[in-house]
Amino acid sequence: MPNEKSEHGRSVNQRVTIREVAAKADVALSSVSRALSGHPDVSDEMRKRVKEVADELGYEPNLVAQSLRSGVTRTIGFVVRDINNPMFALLARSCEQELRRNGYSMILVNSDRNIENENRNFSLLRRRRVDGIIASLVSEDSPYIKKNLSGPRCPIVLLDREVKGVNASAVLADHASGVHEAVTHLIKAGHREIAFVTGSNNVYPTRSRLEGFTKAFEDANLKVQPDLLAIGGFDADYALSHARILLHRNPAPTAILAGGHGALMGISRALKENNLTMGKEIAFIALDQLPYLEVFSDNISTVYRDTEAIGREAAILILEGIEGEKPRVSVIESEFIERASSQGGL
Amino acid sequence: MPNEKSEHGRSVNQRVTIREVAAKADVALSSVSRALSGHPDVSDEMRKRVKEVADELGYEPNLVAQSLRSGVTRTIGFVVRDINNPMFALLARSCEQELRRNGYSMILVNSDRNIENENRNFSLLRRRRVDGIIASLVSEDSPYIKKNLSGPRCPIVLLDREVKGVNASAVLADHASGVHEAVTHLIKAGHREIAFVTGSNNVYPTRSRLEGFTKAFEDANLKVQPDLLAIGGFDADYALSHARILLHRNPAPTAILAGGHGALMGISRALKENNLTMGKEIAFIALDQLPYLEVFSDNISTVYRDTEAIGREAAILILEGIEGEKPRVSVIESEFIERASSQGGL
DNA sequence: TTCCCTATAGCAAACGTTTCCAGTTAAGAG
DNA sequence: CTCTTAACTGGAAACGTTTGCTATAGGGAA
Repeated sequence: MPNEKSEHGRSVNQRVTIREVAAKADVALSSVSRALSGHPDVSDEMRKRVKEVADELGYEPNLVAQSLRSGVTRTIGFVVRDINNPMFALLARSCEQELRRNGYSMILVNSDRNIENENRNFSLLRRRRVDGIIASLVSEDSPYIKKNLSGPRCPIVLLDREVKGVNASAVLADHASGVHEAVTHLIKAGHREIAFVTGSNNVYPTRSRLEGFTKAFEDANLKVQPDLLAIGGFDADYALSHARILLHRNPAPTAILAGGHGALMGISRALKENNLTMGKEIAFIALDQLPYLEVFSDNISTVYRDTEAIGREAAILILEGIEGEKPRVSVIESEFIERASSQGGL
Repeated sequence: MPNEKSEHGRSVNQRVTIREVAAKADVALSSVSRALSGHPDVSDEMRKRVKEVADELGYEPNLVAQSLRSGVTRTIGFVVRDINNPMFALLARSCEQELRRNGYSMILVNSDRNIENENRNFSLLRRRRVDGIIASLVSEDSPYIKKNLSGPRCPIVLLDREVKGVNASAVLADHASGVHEAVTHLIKAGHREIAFVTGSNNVYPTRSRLEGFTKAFEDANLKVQPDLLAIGGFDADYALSHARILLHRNPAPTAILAGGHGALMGISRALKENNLTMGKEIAFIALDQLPYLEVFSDNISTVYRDTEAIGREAAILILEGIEGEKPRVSVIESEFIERASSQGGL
């Protein structure tokens, strides 16, 4: 058995090529290619013979060579802001399923909330010549954003981001309506001191949530109290430190909204430190029904959006872009789901 | 601006190639390649000039062409049994970080607990000519396993799987020792009716856990009661239905072990149905410290293994394989971490 | 001065496909 | 029977790189 093993005992990547299939079937390279790729100009007999030989030899086409020649990689890049957020796992998963159903693979890269990493990720995906990029950007005003979203490039789908002046599709969640519903609910229950912790204003979700929050107060002829807003970071550390401050405010907040996974982590820790129980001493609402909540914390009121639908929609939009259709924006609804944690506090 | 936009308004993938860089810098193709790839046979002046021109034109090398020519894709495939399990998100993430630090990208594919999917996934990754595959197999005795783990192929790292007769590396967790510790703890506390729900015997973790479980009983001169074992599935449905049965046994179990994410979900639901609280009416231990537990359920006793270390180790092993080193097995320790949930029940 | 060697640069083949174009055959029309 | 056409098949170029080989120039040793 010559050439079977290298000196390290590793099998050699001595894969069978289209050339060997052609030789064994005694036909031209081009005929093998056409027979296997479903090209119409092939006789039934030819197709049958080629397929038999290909199976026999265990031929598996080289996608790298196919990509180089055809200019298409059947690969989508997925740039995620912070893979720590379990929501993204869910989102990426449903997106990958939809892509796979259409014959695409996904390369997932994590920016770790860092703009430089994000820029490198875009560059990497371009070098890999992915057919499309789905991205959850760290911020909407990074200095690299023009370069990465304009210029010569593949179709792009943004997740929950609004960037002006670029030709990209987007999936946006309508956070405003769900938050409006939630805050209205609290106000009707008698809450006035409602605290809100979430990420900074340079991303769409914060703006949309804030819009719903503000409108609920306006609708009730009340004024938002700026010192109850902690708008600055999605990470748990930010939430923890600001929740501590908020809880010691006078008068203390009677309700608190956690905008995202990090906020939920930080706030719940701060509550524990202060011996406050959600739904008793303080009303609590999580913005986003995080996947782990259903396991143990099924009493937490949330503003729900269908994360898996967002992933699927992103896949659909990117496939549309690859087909040459114009970019478009798709909006996913959100709704308030009342559970025990939003009671109490008064 | 000719050629800037297609009729659909999409930017054309009119990327700059090495050829254009060569033309503009007035040097040969090969010189550009060598200058940019760090080849030694290049004068400082040449390198400088080429780099300037490349930057100026915004040249980004085509990784597809590089891969075809060099036979190396700098891509690792990650086949995951069930992406629903949040543990895999953590594992994949730490693995991806380590790979990226070494210049590799990761393609993640999900088998959804289905052997056919798994087989297709392996085939896809081979076609993509990945440099290595890290895999969490659905089962150790699938009919495709020989084909996928032997034959002409790239290096392979198995996650928590033991397959005889194949030349693959593996990262194994020593579940046995942690489970032994946990069960011994329960026995010492006076428990005799200890139930155990986990996946089927055709994967290593079950066997290792069972080994620890059995040995703890043997060490205490006690007999394992087979009807307290539900060894058959990692999914929540299996766990729920079997936990229901177990809880109605006579005598009822005083303690219960949940082997994995699905078991945890199913059992905790069954407990709730029966109005049983962990740490009070029944002692409870989760095998695997699942990532979401620390958010809200920080009172759950667990058998802990460092998931991120497993991911990193898998990356290290696959890189070793690519370097041509012999496959080897790496073992990760586990330990029992006592918290409130493992009290009570007696 | 001559010779050789080193450092550097260029040419061209190759990686494994797809696809354009041209050629062949057979069938159907006139 | 000849011509046209349709249906297929084969040859070869091309995709964008890397890399082995060859060529040249310049410097140092003899």
